[in-house]
Amino acid sequence: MLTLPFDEPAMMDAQFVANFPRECADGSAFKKKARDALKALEDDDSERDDDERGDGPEAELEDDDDDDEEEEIGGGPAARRRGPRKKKTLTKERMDRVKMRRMEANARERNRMHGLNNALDSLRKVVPCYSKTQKLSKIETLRLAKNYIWALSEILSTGKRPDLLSFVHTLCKGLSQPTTNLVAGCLQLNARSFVGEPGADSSFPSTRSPYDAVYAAYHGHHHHHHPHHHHHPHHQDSAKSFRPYGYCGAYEAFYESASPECASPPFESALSPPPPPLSFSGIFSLKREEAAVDYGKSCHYSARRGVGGSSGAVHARSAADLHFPYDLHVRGQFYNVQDELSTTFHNG
DNA sequence: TAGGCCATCTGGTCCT
DNA sequence: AGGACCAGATGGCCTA
Repeated sequence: MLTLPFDEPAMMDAQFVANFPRECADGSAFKKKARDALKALEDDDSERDDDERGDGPEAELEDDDDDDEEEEIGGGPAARRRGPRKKKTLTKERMDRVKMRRMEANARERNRMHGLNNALDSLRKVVPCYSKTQKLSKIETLRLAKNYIWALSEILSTGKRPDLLSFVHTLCKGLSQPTTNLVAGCLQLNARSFVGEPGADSSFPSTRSPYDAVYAAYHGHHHHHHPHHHHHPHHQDSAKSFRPYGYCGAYEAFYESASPECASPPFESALSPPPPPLSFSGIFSLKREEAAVDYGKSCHYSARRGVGGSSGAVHARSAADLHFPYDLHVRGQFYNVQDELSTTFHNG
C-alpha cells in the first residue's frame, strides 16, 4: 500500500513521489498507484479553500485560468485577442492528466537513474578498487575505470610490464587524494616503497598484489610470487618473447571484427582535467586500515564477470588460480583470454 | 558548519 | 503525444 500519509495534502506532489516505494515506480503498478494517489489528491483539493495558491506548475495553470476569466468578463472578443495567450486553458481533467504525466515522468526518471546507478555499481566491482563499505563516488569510479582501461591497454599494446609505481601512478591520475589512498591500499602497496626508504624496492610489493595477478595473467602462466620476481631473468625473457601486441589486434582476435576505435585511447579525456603530478608523499597520509579495503573478497581479478556485450555468462576463478581476469563470452562461445593471448603470442 | 555527494524533481529538448 | 535524455535546482546526509 501507499506509504505516504495522504491526510497531509501539502506533502503531495514532490514529497509523495520522492517517498514513493521504488518497486512501485515502474509499469502499470506505478500508474495504478499514481492514479490512486491522484484521486486522493483530488479529494483533498475539493476540501481545500479555493484561495490556496501553491508553488509550481499547478498554481501557474490556475492563474492562467483566472486570467482567462478576467479577459472574457472585461473585454469581449477584441480584448481577448490582446497579447499572446500564454497557455491553453486547462480543464480539471487536463490538469489531472498533466499531474499524472508528471508523476509518471518522475517515476521513469527515477528508474532511469537507478539503472544508471546499477551500471555504475557494476563498474565499481570491476575497477581495481572495490569495497562495499567504502564506495567510490560516481566521478571517481569513472575516472578510475578510464585509467584502468588505459593502463591495461598499455600493457597489451607494449607487451611490457610497467613497474608498479607507474601502474599505480596511471591508475591514480586525476583521482582525489582519498581515492588515491584507496587504490594504493587495494593494490597492497608497501608504503615504504614509495617514500624511498633505504633498502626498499619500489618496484614490487611485499605481497602478491592484484597487479601481480594482472601481469601474471598477461604472461599466461602461473606466477609464483617471488620478492624479486620483477627482475627475475625469467620474466625478462618472457617479456622479450612477446611480439608487439596491439590493442586492436586483440580486439579483432576475439570479436572477428574491426575495433571500434583502432587507436590507443587518449589518456586524458573530458572526464578530468590534466591531473597534477601525483604526490607520493601524500598517498599514505591516510590510515592504512582505511585503504586496506576488503580486498580478499573484492579482488576483482578473480571475480566472475562477463565481457563483450550484455552477456553475463562467465567462468569462475578461484583466487588461487589467478589468470587474466577476463573470460570472454562472445556469440555463445567462451574465450579464455589467457589462453588466447598465449596462443597468439606463441604463434609468432 | 561548510563542502562533497547523492537522490529526486522538474522543465526543456529531441526523437519516434 | 509520449518517452528518453539532460541539466539545473533543491534538500538530505555525512564527514572533516
